[in-house]
Amino acid sequence: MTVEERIRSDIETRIHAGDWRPGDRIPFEHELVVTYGCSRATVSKALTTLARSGLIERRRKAGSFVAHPQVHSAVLEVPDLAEIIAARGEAYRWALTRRAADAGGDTEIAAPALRVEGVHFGGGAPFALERRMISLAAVPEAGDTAFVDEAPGTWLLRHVSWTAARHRIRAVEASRAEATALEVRPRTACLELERTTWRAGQPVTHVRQLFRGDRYDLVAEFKPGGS
Amino acid sequence: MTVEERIRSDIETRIHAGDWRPGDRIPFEHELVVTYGCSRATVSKALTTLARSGLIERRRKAGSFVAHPQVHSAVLEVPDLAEIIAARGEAYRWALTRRAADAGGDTEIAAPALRVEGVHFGGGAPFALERRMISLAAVPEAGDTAFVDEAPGTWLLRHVSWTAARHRIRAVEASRAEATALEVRPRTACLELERTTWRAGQPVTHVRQLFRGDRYDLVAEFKPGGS
DNA sequence: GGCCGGATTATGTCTAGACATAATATCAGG
DNA sequence: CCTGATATTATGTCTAGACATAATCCGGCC
Repeated sequence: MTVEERIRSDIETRIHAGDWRPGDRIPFEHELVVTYGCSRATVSKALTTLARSGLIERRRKAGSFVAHPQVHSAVLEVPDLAEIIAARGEAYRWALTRRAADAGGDTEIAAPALRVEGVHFGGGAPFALERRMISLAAVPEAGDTAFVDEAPGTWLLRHVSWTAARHRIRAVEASRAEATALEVRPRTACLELERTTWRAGQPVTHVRQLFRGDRYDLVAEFKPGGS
Repeated sequence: MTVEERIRSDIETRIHAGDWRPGDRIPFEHELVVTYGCSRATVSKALTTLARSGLIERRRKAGSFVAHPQVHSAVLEVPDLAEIIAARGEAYRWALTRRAADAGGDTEIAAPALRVEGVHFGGGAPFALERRMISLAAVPEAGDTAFVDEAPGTWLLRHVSWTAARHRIRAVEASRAEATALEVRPRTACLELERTTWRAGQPVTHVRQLFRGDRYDLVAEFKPGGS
């Protein structure tokens, strides 16, 4: 364990134990330098990391303070569907239902665009529907890809880099057609995940995935310390 | 703009422009030292920040490389409900429906626990149901609080600091009782958010919030470059 | 009393080096 | 050809200083 890690972990422990409460001032950098017998750069790096993770707040001249608890923020992991299903030990399959040129529909993807629709199966049963628009201006190679054997998400991961993404998560009721495709009753509660992905400010792809509510849930974790 | 920021921003720009593609090696630290005429510590700090934000990957002996995109990781913000509604310009109100000692139910909260149930209103209409368990061992002050005028989430934010949390998000159908409370038809699709919060390894509170699917969605953003 | 300017002080950023560590490349020997 | 020891190299961590910056305190002046 490095000196920096030791300083960080000691401070975290004290805060988590309630030893130092929100608003309290923690020791000055020069005091920690003496305590740990290290240089100020090391102490400063530890405090910078803690500050970035939101555990403390630093104020010039005043010192560093235990931060007041904040709004919940967590890292949301949305793994590739094939991975989710593999993790459950079920067989994964992608079935393409439509592939056509499209103007981009009501998404942010501008024409020329490719529309790809299909179903993700897990353990032989439908798991999620997918409707995706891919900007052919941003990803010309997509025009030469069939997307029959591989889901477009998986393919895109390998072929395109992104620089920003926005996710939107909602609960919706399956329409009649969607319910049929998912093999559930119409108006069953489903989780809808929409994601738009950009590269260099240009929208690359927009995807809407509709999950069976009974077969999928998202888990997000927050662990402090940044690390 | 500091030297570190300049280095970071230059590298980000090159990656976003597609100048350097995933898997490409970016210049060695000692080369950047020459380019920018600064010390290696400064270059290293810039690269460390970029690596933490996931934009690059560093390998000893080999150098630093543009990371392959991980599209499916995003920061999820779960703000206080009063804030969400205030942000929409609607009036917020909390209505307590139940407050009782409880054994913790099927949650991870151990007895003695306090069970608090209520409804969040936005713009005069029900917005979300909440059922919360609070560990009285972890938060004894909660036993003296009525939670009539203030939602327990808001109160807890002010009184307790949390150190870890796990969120679970699902689409569910409202039961008859839930539908009545939310003023929707039974079996309407709702977004269920469950959150368990820990402090120093001890569960502090567990909350289940049920949102009207038509009035709420979660948005998660991912922007590279961290910061 | 109230306002302004300087002294003080803690953090912010940086330098020029050092040694440690891990992964690769190279080469000798089986 | 394959294996293992050795040298090389880039990053990881750290030191002991330096100057900059911002916030505060304090004294003196109006």
